[in-house]
Amino acid sequence: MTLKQLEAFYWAASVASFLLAAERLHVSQSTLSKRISELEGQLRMTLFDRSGHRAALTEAGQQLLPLARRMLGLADEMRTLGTEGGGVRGHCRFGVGELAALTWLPALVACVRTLHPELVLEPCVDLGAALEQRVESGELDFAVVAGYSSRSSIASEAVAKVRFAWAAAPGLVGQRRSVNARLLQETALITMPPAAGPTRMLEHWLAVNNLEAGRRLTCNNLAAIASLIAAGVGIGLFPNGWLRQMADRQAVVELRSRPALPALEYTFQWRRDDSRPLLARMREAVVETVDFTKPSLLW
Amino acid sequence: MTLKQLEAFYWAASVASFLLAAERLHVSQSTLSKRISELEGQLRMTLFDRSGHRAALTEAGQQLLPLARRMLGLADEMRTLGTEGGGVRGHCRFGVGELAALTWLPALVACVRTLHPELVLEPCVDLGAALEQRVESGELDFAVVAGYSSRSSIASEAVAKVRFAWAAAPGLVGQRRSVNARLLQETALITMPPAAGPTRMLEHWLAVNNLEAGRRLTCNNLAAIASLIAAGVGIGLFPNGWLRQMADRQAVVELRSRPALPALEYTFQWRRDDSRPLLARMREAVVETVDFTKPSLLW
DNA sequence: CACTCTTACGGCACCCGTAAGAATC
DNA sequence: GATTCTTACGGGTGCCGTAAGAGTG
Repeated sequence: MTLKQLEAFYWAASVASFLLAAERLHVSQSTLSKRISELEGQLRMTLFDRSGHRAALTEAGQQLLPLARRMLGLADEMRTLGTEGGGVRGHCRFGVGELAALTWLPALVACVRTLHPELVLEPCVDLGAALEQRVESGELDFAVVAGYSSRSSIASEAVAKVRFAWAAAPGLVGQRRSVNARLLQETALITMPPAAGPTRMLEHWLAVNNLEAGRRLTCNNLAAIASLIAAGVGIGLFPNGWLRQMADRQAVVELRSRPALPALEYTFQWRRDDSRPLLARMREAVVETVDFTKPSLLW
Repeated sequence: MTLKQLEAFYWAASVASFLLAAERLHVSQSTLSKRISELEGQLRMTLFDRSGHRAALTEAGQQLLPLARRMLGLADEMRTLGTEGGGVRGHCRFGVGELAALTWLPALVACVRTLHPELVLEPCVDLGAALEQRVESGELDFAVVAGYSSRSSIASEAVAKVRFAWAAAPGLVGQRRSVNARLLQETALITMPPAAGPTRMLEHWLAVNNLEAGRRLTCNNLAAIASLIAAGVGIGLFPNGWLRQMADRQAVVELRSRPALPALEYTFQWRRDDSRPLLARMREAVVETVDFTKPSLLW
């Protein structure tokens, strides 16, 4: 019986897929399969029922699971004994939205590189809904997405509150500086896909205020959206700070709306059953560096 | 980090000797040494201070020790999950006195062989005091010896109470059937070495009753003692039941003494910090089979 | 037919034990 | 010099990943 076998079993059991568990452990799927069958041989128990399409935990497996969890927890405790207050090691896969990717992600990476030099980060940029699902499946260790998760297996903790402002090219709106039903009818509304947090917030705001957009333009790339807005194709949203910087360049002007757009709460989300110290450290780093108001200077 | 490394560390730490730990784990001493230094490399901690003659636990090692203990305990729990109520596996080294070796040891071995077919037993016959020390050092998993241990690291649990009777060859004592000061002076007293439980009990009885033995004859082999007594060389002690069987053959007669010899309590002794299920199973088996009254028919 | 897990197999790494070395008492 | 631990080294086992196979829905 080895720790590797137990790790394989634990993740296979809690992710309910050998393939995903293998990816999370950075081993081939065949290796994971073998580790589990060897564990079964050692313990003389059948841990998974392979009769169906997917492997399902047997009763013996369910008994073993909490023991394996405690065991891996102890192993983590041991590993952190030496690096008391210091850096964690290993890999960390996490997800952020594009908004975060274009603002504080570089700062986060820089912060982690100094605090935990031996931690390999694998950021994944995707829409909030997709990230949440990948956290639940175990593909990602955590994600920072808009809103609290509705899934019971996922824990959420607020890390930032973001306010948005309307933006448009000066040529498109002339002297007008407010968003109303007429403007929404006249111009296109440029947004990220519906699964993105800001888009969901906006849709909700429109519905609550009985407003309807005329033409809609959805784009999955935030840089592209910014270009479209600057080019006068339509109006859209940006986090508050961005507009000041862009307005300085006279590319876009800020519009107001009544009522104002609500603030959007971003949360750090992770699997409730994943209590590795890694997550606490990463949460600290995120809290330290999160800042949606300053766009990265790269674009 | 592997379970083998932690096992090596745990036993090296609690036995305070790499060599003894290696023997207990059935590996070479070099292997054990390497496992520990690899663990130190993994955890980036120095667990043992090798500057002195013997390796001594560092502070970091002392922090790790309880974690390792819990870890190995969990591993044992897992192993027993499958064999619920059934047999344990592995090796078991234990010690018994010669009295036990010549009475119930075969029954114990037979009992364990049916209850736990995959357990390899390694009995060790020696004097009580020596056995106790080897239990403390970790060489033995447990021992059944006379009296309760005075060592704080050893737990004792009573498993049998043995009464002894005086024995002598008919030719030596004539019609006399009681032991008194005069008989003790006239004949030799044949005993096991002073470290043996029955001898300690006898010495205590002599002192309390202000008696003194004339000639003394100490022999470390119980079969030899029996032969000597039967040959009329002197008087000695046997557990109660033995005399009936030997008297039947008219080899020896039973003598009485006033006050009677006290009963000798035999205990199952094991390291207090060793909580493996193996020990509970073995204790059950010992309680099941312990019987000092019927000598094995082999001699 | 897409998907998931198992099996076969070649290669490489790791781990073990023997034996010799270093250091302490 | 005896004891205790470390280091060097050869040999074998075991583990990994690739790729093909079996079974399910």
